Amino acid sequence: MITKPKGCYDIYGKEGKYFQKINEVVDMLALVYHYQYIRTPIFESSELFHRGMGETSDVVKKEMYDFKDKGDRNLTLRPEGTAGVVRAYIENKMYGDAVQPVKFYYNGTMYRYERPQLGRDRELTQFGLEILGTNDPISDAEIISFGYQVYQILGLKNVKVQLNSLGDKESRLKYREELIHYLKPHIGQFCEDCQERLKENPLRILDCKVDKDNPILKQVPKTLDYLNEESKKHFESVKEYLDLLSIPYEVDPTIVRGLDYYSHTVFEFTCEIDGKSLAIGGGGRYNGLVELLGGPSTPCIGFASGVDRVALAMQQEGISLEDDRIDAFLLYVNDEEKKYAVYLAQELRLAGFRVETEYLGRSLKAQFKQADRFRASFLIILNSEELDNNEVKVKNNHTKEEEMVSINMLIYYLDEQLSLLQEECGCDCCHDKGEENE
RNA sequence: GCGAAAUUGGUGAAGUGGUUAACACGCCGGAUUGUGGCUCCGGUAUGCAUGGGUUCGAUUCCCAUAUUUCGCCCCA
Repeated sequence: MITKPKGCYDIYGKEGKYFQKINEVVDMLALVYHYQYIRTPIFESSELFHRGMGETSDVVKKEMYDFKDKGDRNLTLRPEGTAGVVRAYIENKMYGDAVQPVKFYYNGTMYRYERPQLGRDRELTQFGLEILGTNDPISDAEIISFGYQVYQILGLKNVKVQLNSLGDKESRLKYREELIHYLKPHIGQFCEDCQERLKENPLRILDCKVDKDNPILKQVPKTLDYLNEESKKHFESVKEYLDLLSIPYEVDPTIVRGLDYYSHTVFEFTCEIDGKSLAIGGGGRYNGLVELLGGPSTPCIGFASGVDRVALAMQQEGISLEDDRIDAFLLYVNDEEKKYAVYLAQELRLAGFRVETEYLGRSLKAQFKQADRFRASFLIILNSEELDNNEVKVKNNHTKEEEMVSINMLIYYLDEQLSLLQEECGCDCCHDKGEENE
C-alpha cells in the first residue's frame, strides 16, 4: 500500500468541514478589513528563508524542507508565509504603489522538516495577514483585532491574547546582554539545555519547561524594562488602541518569538484545552525584514495562525458546525424511474436544493437507510405509474407523512415545506443527531 | 538529529509457533416480491504493515524498512 509521507495528513470529513468554516470566516473578515488575497509559491529559493530567519538557528540548520531541483537550484518548501509575501512585495516593487500600506492575507500549506508529534506535522495549514508600509500602532492593533475576531466568530471561548514588546534592535541587543549577564552566575542551577541556550538563545530560557519554577527566573530582567523611549511609546499606544477596540489582552514578558526578525510588538493567541494552553496563532512586528531581504526600509506587522490547531480547538470546545443534512433523496427502482431521478436531481439542484440519489442500484429498503444517513428532510419516491400522471410521492422524513405532489409544483412545494420545517424545527430534535461522541 | 512503544478486515479490537484468526459495530442480502431506522436469519480478511531470516512449519521469534504515537532538541 502506498501511504502518505511522514507527518502529512488527509483532511476530510468532519475535519474538512472545520477547515472550510475557518476559511470562510477568514475570507469574510479579509473582505471587510480590506485585505487583498495573495498566493505566493509553495517553494522559494532556499536563500530567502535562510536569510530571513537567521542562518544560525536550528530552524534553518535542520528543520527546513530543503531540496534541489533538476536544474540544481536550492529550493525550500515554505516554512511560513511572511518571507514569501515580503519577497513578493519587494520583487513587485509594491513599496511604490499608490495605495499604502499594503495589506495582504493568505491561506495555505507550510512545511517543516521535523519529527512529527501531536500538533506538529510536516505539512500544516496556516492563514496569515501582513501589513507592509506603516509603523503606526493602529496597524498593530488592527492585526491583533483581526485575529481575535476570527476566533470569536468561530466561537472559541477560551482564547487569550498575550502581548509583549521586544523593542527596537537597539533595545533588544541591550536586553539580551543584560539577560546573559544576569543569568550567568546562576546558570549552574539550570538544566543542561538551558546551559546550552545561554550562549545561543538566552531568551528561550525564559520559557523552559524544566526550569520554569526556578526562583532565579522570578527576578529576571524584563524586556519591557529595556525599551527605549520610542519603543515604550509605541507599546503604550498599541495597548491604548486595543483597549479602544475592547480586545482583552495580558502583557506577558515571556512571549519571545523565536525568529530574529521580530521587533517591537509580539503577541500570541492561546486557547485553553484540557487545562493545557495551546498556541493557536501568533505574530509581531518585523520592521527590519524588508530591508534584510533587499528592499527599502519598510515597517511591517504580521500574524499567522495554524488552521489545524484552530480546528482542533473548535472540536475540543464542542463547536458544532452548520447542519449538513440534505433536502431531498430520490428513491427509484426500475430504469425508467432511474432516468427520471437523474433528470429531477439536476432540476432540483439547479433550483438550489441539496439533493442526493441512489448510485449503487440497491434495494428500496437500502435506499431508505441511505436517505437516513444523509439525514434527508424529504424522500421523493419515484414510481413509474405515478410519473405517468406527472406526480411524485413526497415523504416528509420528520412527520413521516406522505403526499402526492404534481411535478410542476414540486419545487414550490419543497421550498414551502422546507421553510415550514425550519420554523417548527429549529430545535435539537433533527440537528446533531449522531454527531456526538467524537 | 537522538530515545521509546506500536502496526491484525470498512471500523474498534481479542488471540495463537501447527487443521476453519474470537467478539462487536458497520456494510450487503433475506424474512417484508416498492416504504427504512426495531427484531430475527444469512453473508462479509487475495489473511495478521512491507522485505528478509530462524524453523518441518510463523500472524506469532529475530533483523531491516515504512508509518503512527510519546519524549528530547527546536519551534516559524
